[in-house]
Amino acid sequence: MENNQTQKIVTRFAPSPTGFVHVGNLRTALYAWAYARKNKGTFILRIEDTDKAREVEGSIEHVMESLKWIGVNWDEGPDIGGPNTPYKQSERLDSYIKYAKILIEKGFAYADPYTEEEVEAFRKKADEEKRPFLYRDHRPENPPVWNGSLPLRFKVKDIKSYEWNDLVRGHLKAGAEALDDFILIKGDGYPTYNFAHVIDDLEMGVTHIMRGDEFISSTPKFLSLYDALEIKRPEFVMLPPIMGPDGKKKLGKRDGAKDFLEYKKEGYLPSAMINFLAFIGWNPGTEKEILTPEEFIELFDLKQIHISGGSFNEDKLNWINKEHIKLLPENDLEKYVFEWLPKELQIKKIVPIIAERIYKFGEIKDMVEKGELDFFYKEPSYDKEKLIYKDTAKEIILKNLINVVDQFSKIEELKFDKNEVRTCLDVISLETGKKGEVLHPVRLALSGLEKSPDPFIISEILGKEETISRLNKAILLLS
RNA sequence: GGCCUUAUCGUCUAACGGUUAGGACAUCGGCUUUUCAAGCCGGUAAUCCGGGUUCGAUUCCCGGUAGGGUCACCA
Repeated sequence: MENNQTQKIVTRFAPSPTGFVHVGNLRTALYAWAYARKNKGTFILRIEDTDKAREVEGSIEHVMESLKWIGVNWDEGPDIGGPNTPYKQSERLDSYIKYAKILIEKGFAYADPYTEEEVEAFRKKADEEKRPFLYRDHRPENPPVWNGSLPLRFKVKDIKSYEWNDLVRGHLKAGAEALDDFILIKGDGYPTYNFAHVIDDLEMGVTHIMRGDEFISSTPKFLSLYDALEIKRPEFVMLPPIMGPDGKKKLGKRDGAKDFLEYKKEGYLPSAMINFLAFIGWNPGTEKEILTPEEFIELFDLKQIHISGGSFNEDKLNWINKEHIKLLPENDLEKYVFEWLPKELQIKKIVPIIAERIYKFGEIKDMVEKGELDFFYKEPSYDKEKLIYKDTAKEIILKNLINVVDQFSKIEELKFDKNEVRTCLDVISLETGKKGEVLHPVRLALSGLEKSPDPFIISEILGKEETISRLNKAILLLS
């Protein structure tokens, strides 16, 4: 388990193209990537497309787009090649056949003569008897010579309990029940995951295998295969599961796990997604919760990976995203916000106002649709009763508004900013002694909304002329 | 059912065997304030149960309970 200082770290992310990737897949990719980056190693993207029936068109592009979105870049992969090309399992069949032949020669593999229905019957019987299904209980006595059209099975010669070390969980073991004559090559000529990934990892020089803990129980199968081929075991890094929001079930596509790119569509930041994903199953052991991707790589350490599952908490994601929005340089923030705004609302000065009120950029869409921002570019319409602050007499409100217009008129056009406006309104408030009676009607006259940003900044954004014009409209309404 | 694995506030988590069990999100309250948002301050809230080992267990061991995984010609 000790890291050999001279050995270059090689990790990989190996999705199967069966549709979109979700946060669980991405977290695995993220850790493998971060570990490689931190150790100046190599991160490989490999496509495990050996199940032709489940393959979904466009998946590979979708996976790559998901990774690219959050900046998880690979050093070798199907699109860019590398020293161990090809990076799609469907194009590596020769390798699997080569090793299959070695196994046959060594007596570690044999053809499976049963039909799928027959095997299914064995399984059903075992299930009814509440026994684990083991093919080796039905191992044929004189299997036919393998000709490529029958499934090829691994032959477990030494049925024993296996033990191994895991960099996260430490010492692990499994009973002999976990060992079976699993299929190496299917009837259709494609290898199974169990076989293919072992060969690929060997040929690609993968040093650390990171994957979800659902693979713990099949690890003895891999181990027996390593032994048969006399391959040195790679390091195992079992990642804890990500549970759904209820904290009970493992998060999976069937339980509503979202397409990872949905988060992009909803307006989350890549850096926030990395931060959030990183913290499901790992933390730096300090009280720091907001990390940039660079900080994450720097701090990432296998020793701090958790062993128990964590649940996906959207509230926390939202909070993290908000914190990352705060970290955004002005220009980037503006770019993001403008993406969600119609032309007429692409006003520089409203960017911070909006940013302060959202967790994710998608919320801007709602604000726009509800017309909550319209007053920034067009005169609001509102019920005149709303101008009245609490039970203040109409005459007082009117008098104050007239006073405000009077004072605003005296401010130089170029000096008409939020500070000047605030000072001016403060003076008037001080004279009347009732702040609300002055500020509320002004704010309402400008925004037309019960809830809005303060009147100072609105005045600045609207400018002197428009501000006074709106205040005059309000005066007219009340008269 | 077999095998494997996990267990600290509602959630994510911290705590060389010795802490008033810490932090964050959420929630509640207060301050600030014309409203909203933000900000600041504070509150509620946890070691699954039972045995051991120990002067002393959240921590180590055993058992129970509860959760998760796995038992494919899927990965």
